[in-house]
Amino acid sequence: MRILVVEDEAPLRAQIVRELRERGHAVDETGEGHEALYLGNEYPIDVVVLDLGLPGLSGLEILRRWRAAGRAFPVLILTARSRWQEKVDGLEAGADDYLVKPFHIEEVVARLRALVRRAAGWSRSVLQVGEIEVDTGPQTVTVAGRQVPLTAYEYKLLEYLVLHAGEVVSKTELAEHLYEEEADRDSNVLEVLLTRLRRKLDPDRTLDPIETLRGRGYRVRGDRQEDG
Amino acid sequence: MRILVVEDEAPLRAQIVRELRERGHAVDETGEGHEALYLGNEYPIDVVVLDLGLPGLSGLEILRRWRAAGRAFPVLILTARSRWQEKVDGLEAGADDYLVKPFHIEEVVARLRALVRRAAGWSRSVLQVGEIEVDTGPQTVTVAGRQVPLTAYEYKLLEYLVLHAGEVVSKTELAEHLYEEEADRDSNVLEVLLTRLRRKLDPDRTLDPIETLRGRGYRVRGDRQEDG
DNA sequence: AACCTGTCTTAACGCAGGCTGAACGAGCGC
DNA sequence: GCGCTCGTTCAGCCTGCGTTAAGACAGGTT
Repeated sequence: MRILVVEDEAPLRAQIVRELRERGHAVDETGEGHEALYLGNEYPIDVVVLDLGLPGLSGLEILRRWRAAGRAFPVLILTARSRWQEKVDGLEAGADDYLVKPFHIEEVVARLRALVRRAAGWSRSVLQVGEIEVDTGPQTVTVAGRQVPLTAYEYKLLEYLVLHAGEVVSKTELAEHLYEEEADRDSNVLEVLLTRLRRKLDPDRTLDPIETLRGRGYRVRGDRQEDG
Repeated sequence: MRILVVEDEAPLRAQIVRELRERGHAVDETGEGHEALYLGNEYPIDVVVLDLGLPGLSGLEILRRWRAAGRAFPVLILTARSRWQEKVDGLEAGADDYLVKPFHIEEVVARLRALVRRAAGWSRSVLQVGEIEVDTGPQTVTVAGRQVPLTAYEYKLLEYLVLHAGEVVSKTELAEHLYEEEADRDSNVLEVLLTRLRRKLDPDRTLDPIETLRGRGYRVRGDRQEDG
């Protein structure tokens, strides 16, 4: 996930960036308005953290110009408590969520996660497809009501697949999102993990929830269920 | 879809080519200017990825010569962030889109798809002709609402035909766009694939959506439907 | 009709890609 | 140190699918 952090207070920005990197995200950062505008326009950003109190080009103006240029990534606005009126203007200008300073870093991370999830088409934090239910908070999985204990990697794999339910997910795409480094080409780790995952999800192997598209990748069958 | 990748940095080129092949495209590649010029002039290319920072013949010069020679395929320009002024020159020289390094591979793939689609006269990413609906994103096909699972080559074949709906597509044209190597004259692969495709699209074989024009090629009947 | 040529169809083949059981080994708690 | 868990590797089997091959069929020409 590629995140753009726009915040002029250097220490705060550094802290946010550090936390996000620690959680394995790719981060672009700037404290200057025009550069922010440029980065948001030209880079494949997934989500933005935007402080409104910027020198030079204001945060609101940047946001408006992004939206005018058709950039649709979700934006999380940061604003000082004393100027909370700004948040209203922000939402009107096309922001998706806001946070009032001071805040806990965890809060930023959680909101960003929710924003990206919503942008991917999910509204709740519980991903549900067919009989499978993935709760992204406590990272638990149930199938037809029955809790299924998964290992760390099995969970990561399933979460990614379910998040992109209905789409074809290639093996390299999976590898790139599960592992930081360059994917090892001649390894069948994913296949092994997948076999174990499939077995745990559906021990009888009657109806395989994860279908294989030979040469192209995998796809979880069934439509997303948003209400529950 | 046959794609020409012109990029002198070997690792980057290899990565792009690998990703494109994985998604089922036929790819020609080179890191040298004159060879690029030749390939673009002589091969049935659908779309080009062109890095401007080439040694020898510059990317801009290649592009100008292609356009001067009447080659109309869409071109996606790659340029370093520090030299973004180039992109303007590129667009003036006849490029159709540009991407600033660094970028996500997914971004390249998405832009190429959009370029080819637009060049063929489609505005939406869902190609619809009669009862057939081809979704170029997830690469799924539905006929009269019913999902039809296709193999990789069956899909490629159908996508190309539907992309050029209403036009006559010759057998050699098909072969050249689906396969990288020289088309094997005495082989009936296409015919076999076509038979299987026709059966899957219309099991009863009542009204054949793909008509045969003896000695000239094939044509999917029915008008394009642009609105959903 | 007879013939030719281009297309369709069915059956079979071979192999790369995917699946899986078993074993290995690093990391961690006890 | 010992045992347990879990991620990874290895080897072998299986299968889907692209391809080949061969014969049937259809249009066009004489």
